[in-house]
Amino acid sequence: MAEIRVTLPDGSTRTVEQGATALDLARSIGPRLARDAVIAEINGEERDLATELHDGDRVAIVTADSERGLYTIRHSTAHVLAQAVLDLFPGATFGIGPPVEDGFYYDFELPGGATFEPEDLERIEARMREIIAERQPFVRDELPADEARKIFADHPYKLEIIDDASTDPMSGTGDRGEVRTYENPPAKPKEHPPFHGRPGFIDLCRGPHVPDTGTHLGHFKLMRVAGAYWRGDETKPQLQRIYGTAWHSRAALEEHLHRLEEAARRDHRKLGVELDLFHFPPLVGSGLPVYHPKGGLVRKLMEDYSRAEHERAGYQFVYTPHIAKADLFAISGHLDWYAEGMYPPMELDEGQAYYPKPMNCPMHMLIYGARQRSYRELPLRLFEFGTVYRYEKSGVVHGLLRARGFTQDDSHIFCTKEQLGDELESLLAFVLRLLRDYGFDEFEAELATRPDKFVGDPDDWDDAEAQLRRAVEAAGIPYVVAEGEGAFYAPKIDVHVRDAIGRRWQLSTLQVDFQFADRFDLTYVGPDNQRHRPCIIHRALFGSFDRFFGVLLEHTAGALPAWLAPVQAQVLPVRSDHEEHARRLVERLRAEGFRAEATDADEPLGARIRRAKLDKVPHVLVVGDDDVANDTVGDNPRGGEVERDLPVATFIERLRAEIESHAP
RNA sequence: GCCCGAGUAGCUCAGCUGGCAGAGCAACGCACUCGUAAUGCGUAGGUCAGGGGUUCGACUCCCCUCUCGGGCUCCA
Repeated sequence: MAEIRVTLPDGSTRTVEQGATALDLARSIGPRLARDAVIAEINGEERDLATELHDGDRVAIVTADSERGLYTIRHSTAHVLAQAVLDLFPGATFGIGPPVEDGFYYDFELPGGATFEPEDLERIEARMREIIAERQPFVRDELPADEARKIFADHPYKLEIIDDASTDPMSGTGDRGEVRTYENPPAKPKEHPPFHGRPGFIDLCRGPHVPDTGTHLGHFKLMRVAGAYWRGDETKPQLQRIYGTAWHSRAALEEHLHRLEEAARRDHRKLGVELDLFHFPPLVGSGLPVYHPKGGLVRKLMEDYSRAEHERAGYQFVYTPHIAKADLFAISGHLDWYAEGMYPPMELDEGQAYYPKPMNCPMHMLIYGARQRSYRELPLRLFEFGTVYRYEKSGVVHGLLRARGFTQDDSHIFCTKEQLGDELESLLAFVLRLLRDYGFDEFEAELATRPDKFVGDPDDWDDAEAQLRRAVEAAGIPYVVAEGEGAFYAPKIDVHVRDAIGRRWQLSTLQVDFQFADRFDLTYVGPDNQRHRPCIIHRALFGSFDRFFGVLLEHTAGALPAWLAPVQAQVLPVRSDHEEHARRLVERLRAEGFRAEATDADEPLGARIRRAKLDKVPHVLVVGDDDVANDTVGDNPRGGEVERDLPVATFIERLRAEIESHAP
């Protein structure tokens, strides 16, 4: 029998029999690889394992635990979900079902506009397990579009995809007039096949897929149902989306579920209540937080630190009102571009409309424009803790992370075109340094470019985008380009951080603006004695203080570092007769500038320690007979070992170092 | 705004098909005086989110509103 030669990823070559498939190749390399194989990458293209190899092919076997392997497993599981739903809900039809981070979803429409009940998920899951047990093969095919239209005649969303295959990335096909399908022939024909001329389940799909439903699938869980607009368009019908998670092994699935529990434990809304930091009174309104004394203290510490750092970095502090006339937002363009996000105006002074401000920029423009500026003043950096109000749609409000009223650490930097590059570079360095001070050290930037809806000159946009790109490259952090994601007036860099459990949060934003200077007719007089337009950089370092506080709580699971902890040391007397000593120790610690509290000995020591631990106090200090005699404490540090007989002076030294270093 | 779900004491949650509102923790009081994550006893605490309806009777069933959660859309 003839043989062919293929090249493996390490550059070596291997000989297999003519007609061998990718799976045959994996088998010939080793049984373990064959077992773990999900799909193959052949000449750079992902294909099913059943694909026949040709002489000279470059072949890489994609295994289950790889990113692409998991992607395929999730994608195949989505098909199984769709089959199960079509089996259990006669007359149901379906939209699209791609893999997503950690899992997959599929969109359905039930007959008569019915919706899934949460209990349906169990039935669907059970049916999916039956399908998996049947080991139905995934059979790839390419059909003329006309034939596909007949098969999918009862599935209008699929017909729409056939007519315009390119809009569903999962269903694409290279050849015009042809569509690719994957079919799962059932063990025995279904009683009420949902497709014309096919015994079982078939779907439009680009593939590739696992070889059959019994291979690599099964470690999944359906998570929730949700409404989702067809093609993500608010004006289109709303479908019923089922989300699931899927993994290559039981252990990986369990680990994922455990991570979700861990995330729930860190929920800042839960911690806000438990640690008595803030809440959202319904009487105030959705998305409008009030800060309790402890939460207020943390915020004040963050603000104080931020003020000090901005002062050092050459910012000037300004204050502006919370409401302004419609005319201001007409000039800034907000009423044209952002009206949806603004609270409605109040009518004052015989019909004059005043809006709560959704952003601080227009006010800062007025400060710049208050008098003639010289190039000698630039860069001029205006800074404000500016509280803004945005009318977020009711369904999007989410604790402190998406509020309707929040305070930005906002600033606007006015500079010359020549200064722009340097300013952006130092600004980004400043931003990263402050974020590091809060314990974030993994960053990713997103460069968002010109959107469809934009104002200004495209050349200016290109220029600004180039400058931003230079700055982010100089900062040496990884970045991706988000095409068309910029604000209407400016391209921007958003800085994302990874938190302690690997979640990604968007914090800082830097925007280069060539519009406001025109709109507000802002100028400076250059060395040439001519008037010029300044460049404007908008930037919010934390984005919003409220949001940053929420992210910090999730990052630290509420265990704020000592420099931010509302109480740094809780002093517990062993017996009542040590209470006086405990109070004196607290006075002494306070005199040293620390935040310390004492707890009376009216409960057993263990109970009081537990309480202090639940409050996530960095240092629980126990004082008893020995400590009174020797001027020592027993230190029970958060996340560390108890240390007895520690001289108070040593403790003070250590705590000071811990605070000054911003130790986590 | 839309889809699904939820709202019972400060917190976490019970309360079956309609028939007098419950627990643990927290709070308060008393006792206990203890060396590293829950001492005991007692007291108080509720317009069952709000409003309307059905019913002899509603925490329970129906409608509206508010708030929250998960998604969609949006997110300057």
